[in-house]
Amino acid sequence: MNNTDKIRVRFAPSPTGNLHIGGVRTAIFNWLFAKANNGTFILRIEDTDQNRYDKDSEDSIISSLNWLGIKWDEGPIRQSEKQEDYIKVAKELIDAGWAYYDDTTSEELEELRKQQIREKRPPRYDNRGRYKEITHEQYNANNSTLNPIVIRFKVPDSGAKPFYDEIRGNVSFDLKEIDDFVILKSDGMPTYHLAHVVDDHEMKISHIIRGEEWISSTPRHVLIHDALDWNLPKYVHVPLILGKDKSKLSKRHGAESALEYKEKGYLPEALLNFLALLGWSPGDNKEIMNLSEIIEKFTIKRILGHPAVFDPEKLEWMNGSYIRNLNDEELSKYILNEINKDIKSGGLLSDSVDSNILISKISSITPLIKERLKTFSESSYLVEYFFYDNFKIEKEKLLPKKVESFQIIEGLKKLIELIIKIEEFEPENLEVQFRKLAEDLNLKAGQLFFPIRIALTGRKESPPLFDTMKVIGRESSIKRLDNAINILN
RNA sequence: GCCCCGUUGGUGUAGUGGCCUAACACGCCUGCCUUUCACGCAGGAGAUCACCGGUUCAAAUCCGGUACGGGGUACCA
Repeated sequence: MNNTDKIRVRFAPSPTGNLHIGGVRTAIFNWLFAKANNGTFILRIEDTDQNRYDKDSEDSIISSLNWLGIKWDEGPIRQSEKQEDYIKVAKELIDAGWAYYDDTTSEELEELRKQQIREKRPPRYDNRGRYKEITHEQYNANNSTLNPIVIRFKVPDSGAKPFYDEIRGNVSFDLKEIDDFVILKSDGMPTYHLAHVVDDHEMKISHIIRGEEWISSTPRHVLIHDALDWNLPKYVHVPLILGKDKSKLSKRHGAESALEYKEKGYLPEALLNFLALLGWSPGDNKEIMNLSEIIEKFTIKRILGHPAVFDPEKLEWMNGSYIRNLNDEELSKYILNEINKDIKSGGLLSDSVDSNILISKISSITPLIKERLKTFSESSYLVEYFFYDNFKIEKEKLLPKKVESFQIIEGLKKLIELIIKIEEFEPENLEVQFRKLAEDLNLKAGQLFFPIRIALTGRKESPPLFDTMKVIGRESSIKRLDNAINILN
């Protein structure tokens, strides 16, 4: 009875907060499925809750998707703009005997719930509104904040409502477990249950790919479809993403919104690749995949039915791997961007460096820090010492074990002479000469190299010594060595 | 409480009845490389496939129960 075989899917977040990692993963699955099947991906904003609505979060959703390169073919469609559609369907349902008006107050509901809990019965609406027989006219005349009236769906008292989930197979719920649920709130807005069913039907959605938290309300959705005599879409309930302690992913587990990962210096390709592998796998051993590979391999059948724990360390590793695959020009731009961000916020390098010098320096530093970078937020730290000639160094740091201070001083002095004299200021050349010098001074290479590294960088770890020296330059290298001699004296 | 879904090393996954003496990746450890760090390379530790029972000549794989985890139980999505 399907009117079309065309694949149409949607991502339908509600604008009530940041788009978190779990939501992003759901968006990715929808989008990949559409891409893999030449289908249509639709963005729909489910903003029917006026109380929780937050304009900023809609922007956050959109910029998150943009950042990740997830483009929608239709939308964004906002449910708040189509209120009449839902009201119309809700009234149809009333006329057909599938729904009714109910003016039970929240106080009454609360009282009912308390009583049920007291009697150790499952808390559930008792369907009392069915017998009130409120008419359209009475509703129109009386519904107000003082006398709120909702529309509820009339759920059959017995029987079962099985449905087929593409990941889990047949799932069945007893209808006696389900009470008459609200489909139109007293403010005239639909609940999720009604709104999404109407929209998915209007938009001819073929597959509903959504989080597992929806699985237990699916029978209601099937019920509405049946009452309206609409075709059922295919249901695909994807597992949730959990934090390290197996609880629902939250702020406690590190960054949780997609945009925070952008801020922290992750590459969107890496995040996407990583998230695609949470709850899905292509079945081969390949993990680092470009977009077209992922699309090519993506099938719903290979989505798992159990939740995955989010592992930030593995994401970091994957990001580093993507960074190493960038070419130097691209990487340079990312690093520069990060540095500029830091300068603006008054962080590292805020002593203002001429922007032309900054650009050329960063591009020569880039190859040196490339395989030391896991996220761009580390850029400033890794790059910092290339820009300053004077930094505080503790005397002890300059002295390796079993070497006397005067030996180092002598070594550094000779080094300076050597640097002044040397014709080609190139890493290979420098290394050969330095090794010879160490020998002449009766020092092991390491004994001499160690203080040089400290003198040049202020740190005990850095990129290869002579490459670093080359980027620092002849003049600055001399200054720094000189500085170290002064500290030792 | 009740309902639904799930359960392979610490984590993500592979495995769909014999090839499993359980594979790959992250993480961890050791060594090599680099006289530093990282990258890379070579190794290693780590899983009685949640448990119990059944089906079968044969089970991580099929069935049932138990335990544990997750989700739901709103005029939220």
